[in-house]
Amino acid sequence: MKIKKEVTIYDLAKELNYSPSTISRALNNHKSISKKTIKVIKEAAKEMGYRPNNLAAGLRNNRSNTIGILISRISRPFQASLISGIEETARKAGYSVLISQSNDKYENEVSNTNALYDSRITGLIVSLSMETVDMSHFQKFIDKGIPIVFVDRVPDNFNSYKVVIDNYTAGYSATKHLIEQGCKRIAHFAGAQHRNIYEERKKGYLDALKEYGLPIEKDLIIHFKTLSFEEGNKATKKLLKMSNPPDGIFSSNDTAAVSAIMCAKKMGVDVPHDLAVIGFNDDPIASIVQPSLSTVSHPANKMGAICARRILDHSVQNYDTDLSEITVLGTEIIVRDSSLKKVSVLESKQSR
Amino acid sequence: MKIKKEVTIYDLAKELNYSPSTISRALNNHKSISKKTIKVIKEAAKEMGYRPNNLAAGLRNNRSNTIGILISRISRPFQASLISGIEETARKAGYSVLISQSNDKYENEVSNTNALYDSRITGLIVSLSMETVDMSHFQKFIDKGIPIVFVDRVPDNFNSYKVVIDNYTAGYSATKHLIEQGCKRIAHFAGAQHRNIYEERKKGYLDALKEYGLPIEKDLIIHFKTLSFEEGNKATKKLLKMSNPPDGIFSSNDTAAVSAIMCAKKMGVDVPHDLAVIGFNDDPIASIVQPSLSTVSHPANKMGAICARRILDHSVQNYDTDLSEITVLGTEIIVRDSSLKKVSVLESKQSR
DNA sequence: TAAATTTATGCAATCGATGGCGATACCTAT
DNA sequence: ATAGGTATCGCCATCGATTGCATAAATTTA
Repeated sequence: MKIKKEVTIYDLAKELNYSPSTISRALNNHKSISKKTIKVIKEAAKEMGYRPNNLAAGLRNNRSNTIGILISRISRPFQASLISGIEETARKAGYSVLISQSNDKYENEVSNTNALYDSRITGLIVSLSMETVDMSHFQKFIDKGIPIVFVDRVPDNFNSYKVVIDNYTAGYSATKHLIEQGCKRIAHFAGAQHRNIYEERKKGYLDALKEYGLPIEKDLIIHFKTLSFEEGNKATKKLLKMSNPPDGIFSSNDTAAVSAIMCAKKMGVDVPHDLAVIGFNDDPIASIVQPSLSTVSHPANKMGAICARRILDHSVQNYDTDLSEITVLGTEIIVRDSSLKKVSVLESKQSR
Repeated sequence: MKIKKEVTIYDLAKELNYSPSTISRALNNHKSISKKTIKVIKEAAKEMGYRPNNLAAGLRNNRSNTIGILISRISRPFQASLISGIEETARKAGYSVLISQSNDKYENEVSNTNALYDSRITGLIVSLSMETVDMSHFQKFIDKGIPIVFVDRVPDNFNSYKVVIDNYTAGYSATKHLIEQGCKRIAHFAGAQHRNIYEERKKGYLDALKEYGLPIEKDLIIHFKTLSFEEGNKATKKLLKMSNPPDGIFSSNDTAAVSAIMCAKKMGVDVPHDLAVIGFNDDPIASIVQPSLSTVSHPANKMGAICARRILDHSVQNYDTDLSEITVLGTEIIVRDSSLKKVSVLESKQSR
């Protein structure tokens, strides 16, 4: 097969009798090139099918107009939305997006970090793997002034940009909601406690219990490894078989919450009356399961957009590695059927 | 903030008193460099924190070891799994992955195509946008010998690599399954007919009806624009209000199928006894909805892996643009509750 | 021991785009 | 008409890695 030669600015230069510099400047709308010349050059470029070589420009400028993403799993709804938000924002600004997934393994995170570094990305957006504790693989970015934005699963021992939701308040509100619905013994599906998000959700849960004078029972706090459907099933079964089972569950994600609902139904436990359930994330499954799952909604797409903005707006001049710039987003409790023990205020008023 | 200087092969060369050529060759395990030298150089490289500059290498070699992905929406479960499969395979081979989404708009597809081209990707994996008809924006890749793999939503007027499932057989089998369950009037939720996947699913549906001597009723074939939840709701409502409503629905995706189930339940129509439903894709919601949704499962992750392999194994020498190399994957009918009118063979035997 | 190989390494050009600095032509004001 | 501006544009070095060709050293063969 015959391969067409690439059209470069040199070809354009020869064709139009200009120097390559002028071609380059014209294509970049440099002010020292006359409008007429710019027009001529751009038209010829289009005509001849010229396409810039980002590798060459990137090498010369030492930047690639590329944002790197490092997440655990693309196929999780939250992370997919996050990527989507990043991609849209980046694309609009003329940036490309490199993705990589760690599958929640530290080892993959390290090697992907290196691969992204080698591609000379403009900035890096990271949601930490479940395993990550040591953060030294990120140091090289800092040393080079390449901004890192940690999102959702962020470290607390590393200064950088961070974009998170208020997990504490979300956990507190979710628990409070269950309490207000009349729950007295609320269980919690907790995630790995070295990851901020799970730790804070749990803290919110604990504080809500305290606030309302409910006892904290160790047996009702289940520590999950992955918050999977299977784990949720097992935990729910165990909880419901207790002599004194809980009347509410606050789960750190929707997958486990949905499994709890389905497990309870199978065991003949009525949701929400015998067991109210609230999840976290507002995944698509939340509104499909019956009874529909109350949950905490994450502005995932928006978080992605903010992360990308952070990179795009980053200026090396003001980069201060001694502090973290944290963006905290609010969440929203989505009340559906799985937690509605009482008729709503509105309905109760009407029924008088 | 102070920015650390990059370590290059020139720095290594100076430090070790070798020429940059030797450094380069040593790092790439070139055979003409002695093992001893390679070891020394590699150790020094690690020591000094050397990291290759992919931009420079890419410019020189005119290839970037990067695979470009162009899909419609990352946040659709099927596409997310597809990306995941691509990423895993590419990463293992030392390739990076650039993503972009068209949001099903032709215009975005064209501009993203250009952006990916400018990044000098090694190959391109595409699932066409809903709108795409004209294919000329892909020509420049062909001209340069850059392989394109179309996946799932593929063109039929453009020669290239293609990776698809057997949509016709899947549509046929899904319909046949409903017929075997005793359905006599089966409706079909069809997608945009200029996209192969929807066209073929419909063909399979039609042929199954013919095969079993069932009449084809135009009123029972609904052409959707996006196969969204809302569209599904509207269509189902309309169908069930007919004087002679259908007793089965074969939907071209799960979202619309789930909406049909939920709508039917709301209208007091029993699923599956009054209305059997089967979807397509096996999204997570399929196993959550009640009754659980029978569907056609797609090997999304595997498809992604195959696409990536196609790019990695591509050899310019044998690239024949006059023919298409098509990989067709099988699908599987997942029978759940939404289509099970009859007790299964196994159960009926046991009940004797 | 001289010649022929083999092994190990260096020289220098190259990939395409960019931008500092300098050069030229054209204008305006005095 | 001359000095000082300004608008346009070209020369050339540069970014970091790669590789064909040449060369030098070590080893084998005749």
